[in-house]
Amino acid sequence: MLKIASWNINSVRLRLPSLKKILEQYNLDVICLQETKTPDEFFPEQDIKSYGYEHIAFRGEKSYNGVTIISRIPIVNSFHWDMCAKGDKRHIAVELDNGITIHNFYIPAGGDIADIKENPKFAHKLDFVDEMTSRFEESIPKKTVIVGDFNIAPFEHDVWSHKQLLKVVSHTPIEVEKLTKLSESQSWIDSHREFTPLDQKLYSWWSYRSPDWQKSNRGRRLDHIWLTPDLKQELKSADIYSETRSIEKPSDHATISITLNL
DNA sequence: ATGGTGGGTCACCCA
Repeated sequence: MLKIASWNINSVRLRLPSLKKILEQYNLDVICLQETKTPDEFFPEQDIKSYGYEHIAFRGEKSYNGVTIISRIPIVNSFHWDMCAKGDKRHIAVELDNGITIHNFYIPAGGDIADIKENPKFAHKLDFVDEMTSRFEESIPKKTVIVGDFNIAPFEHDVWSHKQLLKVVSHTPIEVEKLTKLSESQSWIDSHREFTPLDQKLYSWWSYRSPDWQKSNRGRRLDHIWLTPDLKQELKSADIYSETRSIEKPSDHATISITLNL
């Protein structure tokens, strides 16, 4: 079995002890992190290796963004895409020695205003998703898993109130349209929705700004793990560890995972 | 309609 997780850690240095606990508690083979917020020269590579995860690919920068793939299974190749040619660190990918390729994305949040003319961050977000679509059309993925903080909650029950979030960046029709186009372009399998019907709520993120996130439960499903169809038969489970949102000094994102029968 | 909190860095950026 291969267990792959994704977590927007919001500073890998601040939450290194939590990372160690999560790797152990959920017996993860691979974890993909977003928002590591750490330049490569300060990345805690040796600490993570000492946890038993000796194979690590990372790309970071000061203050913002940053992605890594941490594995106890050998990585035979790693590479990255310079999305939107901005030089920011929002993508990294690895090929494991079992033949699986994993892409880790941190899609731009997109700012507050859902208008590409008024808000360059929103335009960047839409362009980023379009570029994901075109890049996977150029080199058709096989035995591939794409994960990350997509910053888009595509379905009605991926947010606490579909009506109230229709104009809120993360759930606007144009974003959902772009993500749907990406999804359909390679018939990507939405792992978590394979096990939870579309009429049931599913969240992976709760704002820091709520005094009691569990009580108000105004969540959104921003984090995703998708598979190429050739892996669908191997998908055995998909989980959202909402309890990771309750740890001391939590990220605003929960850790999510899948298990593949490999 | 508004502001609420948190991380990184050092007066604000970003989420």
